[in-house]
Amino acid sequence: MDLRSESSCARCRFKSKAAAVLSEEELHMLGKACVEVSVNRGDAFFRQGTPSGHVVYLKEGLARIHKKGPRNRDQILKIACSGTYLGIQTILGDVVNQYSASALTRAVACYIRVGEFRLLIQKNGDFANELIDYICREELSHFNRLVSHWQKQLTGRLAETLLYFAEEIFRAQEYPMLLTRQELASMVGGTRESVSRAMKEFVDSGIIGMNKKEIRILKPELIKKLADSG
DNA sequence: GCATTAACCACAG
DNA sequence: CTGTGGTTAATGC
Repeated sequence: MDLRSESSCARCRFKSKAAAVLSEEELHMLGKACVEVSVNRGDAFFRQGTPSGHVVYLKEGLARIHKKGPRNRDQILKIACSGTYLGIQTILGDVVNQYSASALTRAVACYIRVGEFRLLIQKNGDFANELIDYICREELSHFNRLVSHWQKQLTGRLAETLLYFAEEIFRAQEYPMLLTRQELASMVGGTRESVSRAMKEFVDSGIIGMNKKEIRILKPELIKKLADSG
């Protein structure tokens, strides 16, 4: 992990939607509470079970949010895009991280001390509002994922996940698969073997194209139908 | 019963 | 790390 100079949040090119409503003075305070780091693919931003003292603002890059369950297996809960905060859930009650976050690509992130972050929420209603807005949207999307995980079978869940990457993460019909089969399986809720097989079926039926790690959605209508019907 | 789905296991690139 | 094949258990007509 690479430490960088003290950040100037006022002039940040990647300011979050929430930080955009902060005053000059508040941004200065944010800057004081903030350290910018640059990390490599695979590096952890924070780990489940370790104390949390910061909120992480993901400035550039992608992250995976994952959590170990009772059988000590890691499940990927979601992919976080740049411009979002990681670990806000932990700032109120718990002082121990309930899940892990790690970089899926090279990434730049700002570690913001929890104390100051909370102070900004208390002081600035617009800031708080933006955050709540974000948290609400996230929760709704988690509800959706949870329900589909319960009701769809593997093929549908995989189709949905491939679409999730295309639509939410990359906003493109073609994108690099950054996850290993194992990780993709842990996100879809299946085994590496089942995911491999289902993926092959998608390719064989011409729904997606795959060369190397590149995925291309060839028949959006069909894959949507699969994702919807399960 | 018979078919489908998906996990588990083993083995090979 | 991946893909494949065989086996097995559960679930649904």
